[in-house]
Amino acid sequence: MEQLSKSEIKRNALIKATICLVINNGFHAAPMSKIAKMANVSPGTIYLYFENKQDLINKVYLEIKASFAKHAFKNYDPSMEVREGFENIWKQIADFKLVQVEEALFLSQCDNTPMIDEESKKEGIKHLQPLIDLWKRGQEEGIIKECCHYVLYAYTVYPLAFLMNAKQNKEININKKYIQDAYLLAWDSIKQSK
Amino acid sequence: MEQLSKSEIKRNALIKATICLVINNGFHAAPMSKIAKMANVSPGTIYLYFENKQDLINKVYLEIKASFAKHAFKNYDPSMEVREGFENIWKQIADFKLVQVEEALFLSQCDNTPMIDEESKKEGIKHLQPLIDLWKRGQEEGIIKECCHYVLYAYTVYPLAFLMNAKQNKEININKKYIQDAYLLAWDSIKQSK
DNA sequence: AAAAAATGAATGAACGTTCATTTTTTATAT
DNA sequence: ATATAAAAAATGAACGTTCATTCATTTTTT
Repeated sequence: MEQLSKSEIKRNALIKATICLVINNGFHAAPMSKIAKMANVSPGTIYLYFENKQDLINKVYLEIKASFAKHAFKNYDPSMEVREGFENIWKQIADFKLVQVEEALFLSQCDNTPMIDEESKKEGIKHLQPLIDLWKRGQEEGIIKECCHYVLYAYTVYPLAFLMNAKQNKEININKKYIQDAYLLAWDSIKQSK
Repeated sequence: MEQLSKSEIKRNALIKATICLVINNGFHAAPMSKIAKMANVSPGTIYLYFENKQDLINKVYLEIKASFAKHAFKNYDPSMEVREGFENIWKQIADFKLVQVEEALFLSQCDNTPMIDEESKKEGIKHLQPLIDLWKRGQEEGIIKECCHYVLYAYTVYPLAFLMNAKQNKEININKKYIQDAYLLAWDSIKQSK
């Protein structure tokens, strides 16, 4: 077990509380006072760790993005074949969204609203570079369709956000077979057809 | 040109202002006072047309959803063949998102945050029934993959939201060929492979 | 002249943020 | 070990602002 200092514990509690309130109530209904209460901290304490509310939200976003990327590329190695590498990364992303439910919902809220600074958003995208590089390699090898990485992302990774939302609302139930089927759809959409 | 009564004009101006402020600043930074100012109306007047802020947001959402569905199915006829019908609907949806940019961004914000009542969200989904029926028919004919309509939506319609967001941020440029390519990806992902 | 629509100043609640004070931790001396 | 002092961390009441909403009054329509 990692040793966390007292201030690290508090900072983490603040981040956790922010995520929880934002995904359940929305940014507009996640006041600093409630965040403090949920983290068992005084409102003033937040300002020892973050400059202001915007800074808090930006930092939460960037730290989740980093943890997301770490998870996504955990087992990936650029020496892998394109198809294998893509399956590996895609399934790790799906796993992140299944296990780190709240963090994933927070990211999808950030990516679809103006609640994060443009600058932080740009920063967050950089983490996905290995996936973009993989796609480029796949295109050079004639394995992946010749479209920009925005399209490739839109049809492979982005759909997961919709499915996780539906899962959260108990509209669907996601198991291993479900993930496998979804993966095949993702691959079918971007693989170069003969 | 349709004849609009004075109160219809005012109501429309309020809706337009709400959309504009929410997509640019977010719900949390779209106060009633600003909405009123942008619509050239007094703050008190909003309450002649809407019960409160939540009701305003819900109604804007539902009315955009209705207009979205109308556009989506404008040229669709259930007697069409499955592939033809799908292409027709998908391209109309893409067109809506390209032309009614602000409305589409508003919807994507609503669908990824808790800013809309669950009840209104449920109501909004009903509009897509013809597309779900088409998919079911396609599955019976063995043309479309056997997965639930959430997956089919996630891999065909939902990706458009990501692309339109990227377009809005000037990260990509969308033209006719781009739409055609994106359509082919959508179709490739859900069509039953032999 | 009566009715309906619209106004905008007023209201009270809630918000983000600050800062004088208190509590806890760390460093030093006994 | 224990006591003491300095430093750091945390507190929460208070502040000024902004917000959604109301309603007595005015303007417009019938």
